[in-house]
This record gives sequence, structure tokens and C-alpha cells, in this order.
Amino acid sequence: MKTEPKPTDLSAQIAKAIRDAIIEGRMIVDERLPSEAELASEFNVSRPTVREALKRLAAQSLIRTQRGAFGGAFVKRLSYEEAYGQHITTSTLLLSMNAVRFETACEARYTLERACAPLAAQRRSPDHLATMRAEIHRQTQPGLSDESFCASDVTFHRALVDAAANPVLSYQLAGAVEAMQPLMNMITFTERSREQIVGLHTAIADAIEAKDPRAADTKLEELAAYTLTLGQDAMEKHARKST
Amino acid sequence: MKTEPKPTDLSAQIAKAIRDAIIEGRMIVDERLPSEAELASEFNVSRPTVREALKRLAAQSLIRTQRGAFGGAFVKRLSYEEAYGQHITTSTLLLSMNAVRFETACEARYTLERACAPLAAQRRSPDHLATMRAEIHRQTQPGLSDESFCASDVTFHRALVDAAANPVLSYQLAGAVEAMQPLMNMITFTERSREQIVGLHTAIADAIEAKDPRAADTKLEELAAYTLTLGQDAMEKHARKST
DNA sequence: GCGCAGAAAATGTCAGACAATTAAATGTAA
DNA sequence: TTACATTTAATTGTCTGACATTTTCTGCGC
Repeated sequence: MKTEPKPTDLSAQIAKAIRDAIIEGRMIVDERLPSEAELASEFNVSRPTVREALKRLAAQSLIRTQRGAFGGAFVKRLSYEEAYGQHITTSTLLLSMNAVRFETACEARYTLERACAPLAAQRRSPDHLATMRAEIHRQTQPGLSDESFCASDVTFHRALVDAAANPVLSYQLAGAVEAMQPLMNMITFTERSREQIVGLHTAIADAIEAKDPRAADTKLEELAAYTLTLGQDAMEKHARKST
Repeated sequence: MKTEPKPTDLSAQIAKAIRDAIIEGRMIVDERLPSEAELASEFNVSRPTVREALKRLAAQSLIRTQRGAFGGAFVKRLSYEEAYGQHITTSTLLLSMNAVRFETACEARYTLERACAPLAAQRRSPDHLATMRAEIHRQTQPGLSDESFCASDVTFHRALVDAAANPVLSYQLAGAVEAMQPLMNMITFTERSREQIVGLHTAIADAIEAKDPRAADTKLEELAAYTLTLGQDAMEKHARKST
């Protein structure tokens, strides 16, 4: 049925065995793994091989290690921050390495973001509103580089998503929003396009403040459409230049 | 400002250096990294240390290695399948290790899923509809275990999301849908609740087939509400049992 | 030109050693 | 007894060197 599991690479096999134990709950948070020497004899491999396996798990934030007596490897509680980071890295690479069309990424992002808007309008805190307003203000600054404008845009939208007050939602959205940044960075934001975007951002913030989900959705839809045209122009220019 | 970068762990530093090079596009897909020996002398460390760093990157699917002459480590194209897998693993662990409330996860999942429904209604292929119908049929089989019922539920919803024909969306949703499964597995599905769910699934499939986004959204909302009550009951029972 | 053996290059694995770190156990003085 | 300094043991972090395995290229004989 599926491809052969390729019996090679002992460290991968050992990592998988331990990973499965963690995922299936056979090892709980903060539980200590056997020492490297014990694992080595348990799996009948050398210590460097065990270490390679442990490093694989550490790269996925599944374990943390602690030196010294009564140290060792411990099952790690995956924090939201780390999960965000991993998700963003993976999403960004997925988009950049697979020639994903701007339209596809843009559609995904705004589809998901619009889904958050009603919750955000309902639950928004003064904090989130303040962040949104501050970023809007930053976006009007003259002499702001395209890259900084983009970064501010991401911060604005992150605040919008966070306003929905659902950390799981924020986590899932982080990938969609942040992974778009490299694509957005290919866009040259003219003064006119910045005005357009800032105008829509202001309308969105107003709608969220007024707890008006309908208005927020409408403006987000407009922003999605506008971003799409900007992106398509940029992609077209880019394609012309490289041919 | 931020916490000290902790100068420890050479393999982590080396992994970060290479990872940054890949993420920032300084190394492109299929480009070969220097050999382990070369990296070792370049970073002034021993080969085992370099190997630990490479294993970290391999764990994130950033590189692949190939043995033999002219083998080595190569920047790997991150496939959708691998990205899915990583995202699901991370999401599942995030939920199980952080005592996320059922309501929070459920809300996030259905909020995102409802966002996909309009696109799915518009673009659904016979393939996706067939999968949905097949899973509905499986869910009516008597003697189906709760776990199998749950797995079928996930397959049904995955087909719904995939029907939106946006792979980026499917990727982002995979985490939200699959990570719920362990939580759903705590629910005991009575015959009556299964009937309820199958009824809603049928209504959803009908709406998607009829390209009726409004009906799909309404039924998804109902399903979200019903799932929420089922989950809350299960959590309550679970809490009573353990106190 | 073709097939085959050998060389070469690279990763995979092992063994053993030492350094660095840390918490517990122990000892010492007020 | 208590507080503090010291020792000790356990464990990870790193290095050196070696050998095994895999894969490709090269050159030779035909």
C-alpha cells in the first residue's frame, strides 16, 4: 500500500519511537526520558546515534534537555509561541518553495481572516483596537519603506485576528497571515495604494470598534480584492522582467 | 530587551544559521550543502556536532540527505504532505498539552470550516461529493466504534474543506480539523447523537451539491452548536469521574 | 561501444574520552 | 541548629578517530 518505510537511518527510527510515545500520551509533560546512555543500550545503538534522535525531537520542540546531575531530556510542554513559530516557518516555506499563486494564498488568507471578523467585532478589547490604530498611524508615515509598511500591515491584521480572543484561532491564522509577507514584499506600494489600504484599515478598525461585523466583512472583502489586484500587477511585472 | 540568546548548544546555532539561509532564500531548492566535513571546519566544530545540526533540519523537512559519492545534504522542497503532517502534529500537541477548552477548539474549527463552505459550494467536484457521501454512509453502519465514527467524521470534513479547491486553505484547515480528533474521541456517540450528526452531514452535503452556500453555513452552524453540547457533556462527565 | 571491477567520496555508525554543568550530599563554622 | 562552602556524582555537550555502507565515476579489457 504505502511506500516502504525504508529501514535505514537508526536515529530516525528511534526519534519516531519516542515521538509516538509522546503523541499518544504514553509520556506526559515534564516526564524525564531515560539518559542517553540508557536509551543507547535500550535501542542497541551508540550514544551519538541516540543524540541525533534527541536533536530531531528537540527541533520539533517535543523535548527539552537539561545538563547536570538529575538533568536529562524531558517531554516539553509545547507553548503557543513555539507552535506559532513552527507554523509560520512551515507555512512560509510551503508557499515559497511550491510556486503557490498569489491568488491562492491571498484567497486563503482573507477567507480565514474574514471568518474571524465577527468574533473580533464581538470581543475586541481596547488593547487590540489601540494596536490597530497605532499601526494605521504608522502606515501613514511618509518615507516608510515598503518592507516596513508590509510588516505593519501584518501587525495590524494579527491584532484583528487576536481580537477574536481565541488563541487556537490566532495560532491557525498566524500561518496564513505571516506566510503572505514574502509575497506582499514583492509589491511596490505607491502613495495612492497606501492611501487606499489605510482607508480600508481605518474602516475595518471603525467597524470592529462599532461591533459591526457586517461592515467589517464588507471592508475586508474590498481589501482582499484590492490586495489581489496589487499582487497580480506585481507578479505580472516580475514575470515580464524575468523573461 | 529580549532574553539572552543563550550561547549554549553549538548544534542549535549551526542549525539556525543554515535554517536562516534556507528561509531567506540564500539557498534554493535542491542546492547541495557543503559536506559534513566541510561544514565542520567552516564552523570550527567536530563532525558529530554538525550531524546533530543537520538532523535538526531534517526533522523539519528542510533538508534531505543522500549517501554515496556526490551525495550529501540538499535543500528539500517542502511538500504539501509533509507540511500537513507537521502542522497536524504541532496542532494536536498544542491542544493536548495546554488544556485547551473544548469550546475554544470547537469554535476555532467551525469558524474556519464555515469560511470554506462558500468556496466549497462553488467549486465542489464529483470526487469530493462522493467522498462525503461515502463517509456519511459509513457513519450509519451499526456497530461502528466511536473512534471509527470520529475518524470518518474527520474524513468527511476534510473532503468538505478540500472541495474549496485551495490547497493553502486545506493545509491551514488540516490542523484545526485533525487536532480536534483526540478531543472528539472523548465523546461517547449514542445512537441518537449519531443520527443527529448524520442528518446534519447529509444536509451539508446536499447544500454543497446544490451549490447553496447559505444552507451549508446554516447547517454547519447547527453542527457546531450540537458538537459543542456533546463535547461539554463529555467534559463534564470526565471531570466528575476524576474528582 | 559495453560491461565490470575498483577507486573515491560521502553519509551512517560506533567506541572511547574529556569538558562543562548542575543538583544533591557532605562537611564546616557561627 | 542553621547557614554556607565544598565535594561528588550524574548527565549532557563536544571531540577524535575509526570503520561500514552506499553510490557514482573512472578506467580497463573486450
